[in-house]
Amino acid sequence: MRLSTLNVNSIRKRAPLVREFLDRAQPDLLFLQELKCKTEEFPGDAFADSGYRWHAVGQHGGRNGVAVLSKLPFEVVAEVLPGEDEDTHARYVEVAAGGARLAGIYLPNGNSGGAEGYAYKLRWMQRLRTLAAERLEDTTPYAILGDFNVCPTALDLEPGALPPTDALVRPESRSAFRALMHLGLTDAVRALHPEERLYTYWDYGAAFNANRGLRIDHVLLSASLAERLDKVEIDMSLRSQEQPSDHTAVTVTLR
DNA sequence: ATGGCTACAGCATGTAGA
Repeated sequence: MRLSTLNVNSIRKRAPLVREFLDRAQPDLLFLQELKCKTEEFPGDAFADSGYRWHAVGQHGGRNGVAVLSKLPFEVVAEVLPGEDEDTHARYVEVAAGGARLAGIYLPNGNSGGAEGYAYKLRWMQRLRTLAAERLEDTTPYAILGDFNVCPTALDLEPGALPPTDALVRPESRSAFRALMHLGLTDAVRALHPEERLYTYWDYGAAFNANRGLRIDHVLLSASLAERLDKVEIDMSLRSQEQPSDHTAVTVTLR
Protein backbone atom coordinates (compact mmCIF):
# COMPACT_ATOMS: atom_id res chain seq x y z
CA MET A 1 0.00 0.00 0.00
CA ARG A 2 1.23 3.45 -0.93
CA LEU A 3 0.10 6.53 1.00
CA SER A 4 0.75 10.16 0.09
CA THR A 5 0.17 13.57 1.63
CA LEU A 6 0.32 16.99 -0.01
CA ASN A 7 -0.54 20.52 1.09
CA VAL A 8 -1.87 21.93 -2.21
CA ASN A 9 -2.34 25.60 -1.23
CA SER A 10 -5.67 25.84 -3.16
CA ILE A 11 -6.99 22.73 -4.90
CA ARG A 12 -8.72 24.85 -7.53
CA LYS A 13 -5.35 26.28 -8.60
CA ARG A 14 -3.60 22.95 -8.31
CA ALA A 15 -6.07 20.33 -9.60
CA PRO A 16 -4.00 19.62 -12.77
CA LEU A 17 -0.84 19.25 -10.68
CA VAL A 18 -2.59 16.81 -8.35
CA ARG A 19 -3.96 14.84 -11.28
CA GLU A 20 -0.49 14.61 -12.83
CA PHE A 21 0.88 13.42 -9.48
CA LEU A 22 -1.77 10.71 -9.15
CA ASP A 23 -1.20 9.47 -12.70
CA ARG A 24 2.54 9.33 -12.15
CA ALA A 25 2.96 8.27 -8.48
CA GLN A 26 -0.14 6.08 -8.23
CA PRO A 27 -0.57 6.15 -4.45
CA ASP A 28 -3.46 4.09 -3.13
CA LEU A 29 -4.56 7.10 -1.09
CA LEU A 30 -3.59 10.76 -1.25
CA PHE A 31 -4.43 13.15 1.59
CA LEU A 32 -4.67 16.84 0.69
CA GLN A 33 -4.52 19.93 2.89
CA GLU A 34 -5.30 23.62 2.39
CA LEU A 35 -8.01 23.15 -0.21
CA LYS A 36 -9.00 26.81 0.26
CA CYS A 37 -12.49 26.12 -1.03
CA LYS A 38 -15.95 25.11 0.06
CA THR A 39 -16.82 21.41 -0.08
CA GLU A 40 -19.09 21.97 -3.08
CA GLU A 41 -16.30 23.81 -4.94
CA PHE A 42 -13.91 20.82 -4.92
CA PRO A 43 -12.89 20.32 -8.57
CA GLY A 44 -13.93 16.68 -8.75
CA ASP A 45 -14.18 16.75 -12.54
CA ALA A 46 -10.38 16.77 -12.71
CA PHE A 47 -10.39 13.30 -11.13
CA ALA A 48 -13.51 11.83 -12.72
CA ASP A 49 -11.64 9.40 -15.00
CA SER A 50 -8.55 9.06 -12.80
CA GLY A 51 -9.49 5.84 -11.05
CA TYR A 52 -9.68 7.73 -7.75
CA ARG A 53 -12.72 8.44 -5.63
CA TRP A 54 -12.55 11.54 -3.49
CA HIS A 55 -14.03 13.00 -0.33
CA ALA A 56 -13.54 16.67 0.52
CA VAL A 57 -14.06 18.58 3.77
CA GLY A 58 -14.12 22.23 2.75
CA GLN A 59 -14.65 25.45 4.62
CA HIS A 60 -16.33 28.75 3.92
CA GLY A 61 -14.11 31.80 3.58
CA GLY A 62 -11.33 30.25 1.51
CA ARG A 63 -9.40 28.82 4.44
CA ASN A 64 -8.13 25.40 5.44
CA GLY A 65 -9.88 22.37 3.94
CA VAL A 66 -8.77 18.73 3.69
CA ALA A 67 -9.56 15.88 1.31
CA VAL A 68 -8.71 12.30 0.48
CA LEU A 69 -8.48 10.66 -2.93
CA SER A 70 -8.41 6.86 -3.03
CA LYS A 71 -8.05 4.02 -5.51
CA LEU A 72 -9.15 1.63 -2.76
CA PRO A 73 -12.68 1.47 -1.41
CA PHE A 74 -12.89 3.62 1.71
CA GLU A 75 -15.31 4.71 4.37
CA VAL A 76 -15.19 8.17 5.94
CA VAL A 77 -14.96 7.71 9.70
CA ALA A 78 -14.68 11.35 10.86
CA GLU A 79 -14.62 14.89 9.47
CA VAL A 80 -14.02 16.69 12.77
CA LEU A 81 -11.30 16.34 15.39
CA PRO A 82 -13.17 15.77 18.68
CA GLY A 83 -12.55 17.75 21.84
CA GLU A 84 -13.65 21.32 21.17
CA ASP A 85 -17.14 22.72 20.71
CA GLU A 86 -17.79 25.04 17.80
CA ASP A 87 -14.53 24.31 16.03
CA THR A 88 -15.46 25.18 12.45
CA HIS A 89 -11.97 24.68 10.97
CA ALA A 90 -11.83 22.03 8.23
CA ARG A 91 -8.61 20.37 9.31
CA TYR A 92 -9.38 16.68 9.78
CA VAL A 93 -10.56 13.72 7.75
CA GLU A 94 -10.27 10.08 8.79
CA VAL A 95 -11.00 7.03 6.70
CA ALA A 96 -11.02 3.26 6.93
CA ALA A 97 -9.27 1.75 3.89
CA GLY A 98 -7.11 -1.26 3.08
CA GLY A 99 -7.67 -2.68 6.55
CA ALA A 100 -6.19 0.43 8.17
CA ARG A 101 -7.42 3.57 9.88
CA LEU A 102 -5.93 6.66 8.21
CA ALA A 103 -6.18 10.26 9.40
CA GLY A 104 -5.37 13.27 7.21
CA ILE A 105 -4.65 16.44 9.17
CA TYR A 106 -3.95 20.12 8.63
CA LEU A 107 -2.56 21.19 11.98
CA PRO A 108 -2.95 24.92 12.78
CA ASN A 109 0.04 27.09 11.89
CA GLY A 110 -0.16 29.03 15.13
CA ASN A 111 1.63 32.19 14.00
CA SER A 112 -1.50 34.25 13.41
CA GLY A 113 -4.19 35.31 15.83
CA GLY A 114 -1.82 36.27 18.61
CA ALA A 115 -1.70 34.29 21.85
CA GLU A 116 -5.08 32.69 21.18
CA GLY A 117 -3.90 31.57 17.74
CA TYR A 118 -0.98 29.75 19.28
CA ALA A 119 -3.08 28.40 22.16
CA TYR A 120 -5.47 26.94 19.57
CA LYS A 121 -2.57 25.15 17.90
CA LEU A 122 -1.47 23.59 21.20
CA ARG A 123 -5.03 22.60 22.10
CA TRP A 124 -5.42 21.05 18.67
CA MET A 125 -2.26 18.99 19.23
CA GLN A 126 -3.58 17.85 22.61
CA ARG A 127 -6.88 16.86 21.01
CA LEU A 128 -5.02 14.93 18.31
CA ARG A 129 -2.97 13.13 20.94
CA THR A 130 -6.09 12.16 22.86
CA LEU A 131 -7.72 10.75 19.74
CA ALA A 132 -4.53 8.98 18.61
CA ALA A 133 -4.21 7.33 22.02
CA GLU A 134 -7.75 6.02 21.61
CA ARG A 135 -7.06 4.70 18.09
CA LEU A 136 -3.84 3.00 19.20
CA GLU A 137 -5.73 1.01 21.84
CA ASP A 138 -7.15 -0.89 18.89
CA THR A 139 -5.02 -3.37 16.93
CA THR A 140 -6.13 -1.89 13.60
CA PRO A 141 -3.12 -0.47 11.72
CA TYR A 142 -3.17 3.30 12.06
CA ALA A 143 -1.46 6.28 10.44
CA ILE A 144 -1.64 10.06 10.63
CA LEU A 145 -0.60 11.94 7.50
CA GLY A 146 -0.55 15.62 6.71
CA ASP A 147 0.77 19.09 7.32
CA PHE A 148 1.74 19.14 11.00
CA ASN A 149 3.20 22.67 10.92
CA VAL A 150 5.96 21.50 13.26
CA CYS A 151 9.67 21.05 12.55
CA PRO A 152 10.29 18.29 15.11
CA THR A 153 14.02 18.95 15.58
CA ALA A 154 16.77 21.30 14.43
CA LEU A 155 17.50 18.84 11.62
CA ASP A 156 14.08 19.63 10.17
CA LEU A 157 14.73 23.16 8.98
CA GLU A 158 17.54 24.95 7.23
CA PRO A 159 19.45 26.87 9.90
CA GLY A 160 18.12 30.42 10.02
CA ALA A 161 14.99 29.64 7.99
CA LEU A 162 12.79 30.56 10.97
CA PRO A 163 13.28 32.63 14.11
CA PRO A 164 13.26 30.57 17.33
CA THR A 165 9.98 32.22 18.36
CA ASP A 166 8.14 30.85 15.32
CA ALA A 167 5.17 28.62 16.16
CA LEU A 168 6.64 25.83 13.99
CA VAL A 169 9.74 25.46 16.13
CA ARG A 170 8.76 26.75 19.57
CA PRO A 171 9.63 24.34 22.41
CA GLU A 172 5.94 23.86 23.30
CA SER A 173 5.17 22.86 19.70
CA ARG A 174 8.03 20.38 19.60
CA SER A 175 7.14 19.02 23.02
CA ALA A 176 3.54 18.43 21.92
CA PHE A 177 4.82 16.65 18.80
CA ARG A 178 7.07 14.42 20.91
CA ALA A 179 4.16 13.66 23.24
CA LEU A 180 2.21 12.44 20.22
CA MET A 181 5.14 10.33 19.00
CA HIS A 182 5.59 8.80 22.45
CA LEU A 183 2.22 7.10 22.14
CA GLY A 184 4.11 4.67 19.92
CA LEU A 185 4.08 6.28 16.50
CA THR A 186 6.97 6.15 14.03
CA ASP A 187 8.00 9.09 11.86
CA ALA A 188 8.29 7.27 8.51
CA VAL A 189 10.85 9.64 6.99
CA ARG A 190 13.11 9.56 10.06
CA ALA A 191 12.83 5.76 10.35
CA LEU A 192 14.57 5.39 6.99
CA HIS A 193 16.58 8.63 6.88
CA PRO A 194 17.54 9.39 10.48
CA GLU A 195 20.13 12.07 9.80
CA GLU A 196 19.40 13.50 6.37
CA ARG A 197 18.27 17.07 5.89
CA LEU A 198 15.00 16.52 4.04
CA TYR A 199 12.44 19.25 3.50
CA THR A 200 8.83 19.28 2.34
CA TYR A 201 8.17 23.03 2.25
CA TRP A 202 10.00 26.02 0.78
CA ASP A 203 8.67 29.55 0.92
CA TYR A 204 7.73 31.20 -2.36
CA GLY A 205 10.49 33.37 -3.79
CA ALA A 206 14.16 32.45 -3.46
CA ALA A 207 13.82 29.79 -0.76
CA PHE A 208 13.58 26.72 -3.02
CA ASN A 209 16.71 27.45 -5.05
CA ALA A 210 18.57 28.21 -1.82
CA ASN A 211 17.08 25.02 -0.27
CA ARG A 212 15.95 27.13 2.67
CA GLY A 213 13.28 24.61 3.56
CA LEU A 214 11.32 23.03 6.37
CA ARG A 215 10.20 19.47 7.09
CA ILE A 216 6.66 19.92 8.37
CA ASP A 217 4.66 17.36 6.36
CA HIS A 218 4.81 14.03 8.12
CA VAL A 219 3.60 10.43 8.00
CA LEU A 220 3.29 8.83 11.44
CA LEU A 221 2.78 5.08 11.57
CA SER A 222 1.54 2.68 14.22
CA ALA A 223 3.94 -0.17 15.04
CA SER A 224 2.13 -2.61 12.76
CA LEU A 225 2.52 -0.26 9.79
CA ALA A 226 6.06 0.78 10.69
CA GLU A 227 7.08 -2.89 10.46
CA ARG A 228 5.88 -2.86 6.86
CA LEU A 229 7.66 0.38 5.89
CA ASP A 230 9.61 -0.17 2.68
CA LYS A 231 10.27 3.27 1.19
CA VAL A 232 9.62 6.99 1.60
CA GLU A 233 9.68 9.47 -1.28
CA ILE A 234 9.68 13.26 -1.23
CA ASP A 235 8.67 14.48 -4.66
CA MET A 236 10.94 17.42 -5.45
CA SER A 237 9.64 17.59 -9.03
CA LEU A 238 6.26 18.89 -7.83
CA ARG A 239 7.93 21.92 -6.26
CA SER A 240 9.88 22.66 -9.47
CA GLN A 241 6.79 22.99 -11.66
CA GLU A 242 5.21 26.22 -12.86
CA GLN A 243 2.88 27.69 -10.23
CA PRO A 244 3.58 25.00 -7.65
CA SER A 245 2.29 24.64 -4.13
CA ASP A 246 4.81 25.82 -1.57
CA HIS A 247 4.76 22.22 -0.21
CA THR A 248 5.56 18.97 -1.95
CA ALA A 249 4.27 15.42 -1.54
CA VAL A 250 5.52 12.75 0.86
CA THR A 251 4.78 9.14 -0.13
CA VAL A 252 5.33 6.00 1.92
CA THR A 253 5.31 2.47 0.54
CA LEU A 254 4.21 -0.30 2.91
CA ARG A 255 4.79 -3.97 2.19
C1' DA B 1 11.67 38.15 10.93
C1' DT B 2 8.63 39.29 7.16
C1' DG B 3 5.98 39.64 3.28
C1' DG B 4 10.35 40.71 -0.67
C1' DC B 5 5.57 35.65 -2.51
C1' DT B 6 0.93 33.59 -3.14
C1' DA B 7 -4.07 32.85 -2.52
C1' DC B 8 -8.56 34.39 -1.20
C1' DA B 9 -12.66 37.50 -0.30
C1' DG B 10 -14.42 40.81 -2.86
C1' DC B 11 -13.23 45.15 -5.17
C1' DA B 12 -9.39 48.13 -1.46
C1' DT B 13 -6.78 46.23 1.08
C1' DG B 14 -6.81 42.81 5.03
C1' DT B 15 -5.75 38.13 6.56
C1' DA B 16 -3.30 34.01 6.42
C1' DG B 17 0.25 31.11 5.34
C1' DA B 18 5.12 29.27 7.62
